[in-house]
Amino acid sequence: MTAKPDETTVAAWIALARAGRLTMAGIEARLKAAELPPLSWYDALWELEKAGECGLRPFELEKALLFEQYNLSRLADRLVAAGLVERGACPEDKRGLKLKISAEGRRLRREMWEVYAQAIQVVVGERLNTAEAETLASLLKKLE
Amino acid sequence: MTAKPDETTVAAWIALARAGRLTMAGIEARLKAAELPPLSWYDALWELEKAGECGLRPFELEKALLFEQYNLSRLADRLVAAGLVERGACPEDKRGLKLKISAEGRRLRREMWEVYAQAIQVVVGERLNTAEAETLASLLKKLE
DNA sequence: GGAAAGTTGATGCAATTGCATCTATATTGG
DNA sequence: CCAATATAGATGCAATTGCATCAACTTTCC
Repeated sequence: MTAKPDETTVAAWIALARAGRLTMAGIEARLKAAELPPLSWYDALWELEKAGECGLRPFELEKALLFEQYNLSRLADRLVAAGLVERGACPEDKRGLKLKISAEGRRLRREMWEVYAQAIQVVVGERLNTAEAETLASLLKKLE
Repeated sequence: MTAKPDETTVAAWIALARAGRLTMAGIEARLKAAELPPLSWYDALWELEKAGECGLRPFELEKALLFEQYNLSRLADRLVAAGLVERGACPEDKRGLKLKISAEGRRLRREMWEVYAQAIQVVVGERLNTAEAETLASLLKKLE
């Protein structure tokens, strides 16, 4: 039987939930203010750009982004409709397909990074020094 | 002009986004598995329970929960429809109203806490010791 | 006092997300 | 090989969220 959490654990959870929402909202708001698409588009484009020439299978992107299958399928719809990604056939598995970033997708990803990077700096960089950021990252990794 | 974030800052942000989503998903999944409503219901009920007899104005709850105004208005609709909360008139401002938790609301909040507390223990408590949880909380508070 | 501006909360409509299920293909076990 | 089972991805429908705007007050400032 799992025990109840102590005060400190609860406080850490509450702080995580609040900080997560606030920082996320701050970053999304900056992207929107710059008339750019949401962060999920950036994440998908970046994964696909890193994946290079042969692209990624939807289920791989799904894992990378922690998306539900149906949500990824629809995110892909939108990215394809916007001309940022192409759905190609998958030779090794006829059930599947390959998602590949387009040149326009790469361009938009770079444009989004300009705003996104500054947003990260404002919501995180300006509030934590290097040692703090390192400590935070290593503690958060224990939660994954 | 805001500078670009360094590697460490970006890593902290990525870790925060991932850990936030994973822990949240874990907790929501446990509530759902127990056939309980989502966390936002708990948060609202808990704030209203703490507020006591005279309840809270919607805009106060909005601030406490970091909700958008229209989302809070609709969350209140659902809570009222479920018999967990009552919308009462607000004497000191005729535009406004008072949200008050019902007995059934208190009962459900307590029931949810049983599951929620264990979920916090599993996703946070079992992964961080007390010192780590304290450090994490204090770093996250700097981001608010 | 009274007009202008601000605040509080609701709501119509569009976009997104969640859920259940479906089709197509792959894999596994006999 | 073939039936049973599992996996990949899409989709209809319901619930939720986001956006814009509204109506009903309150506050402010002349």
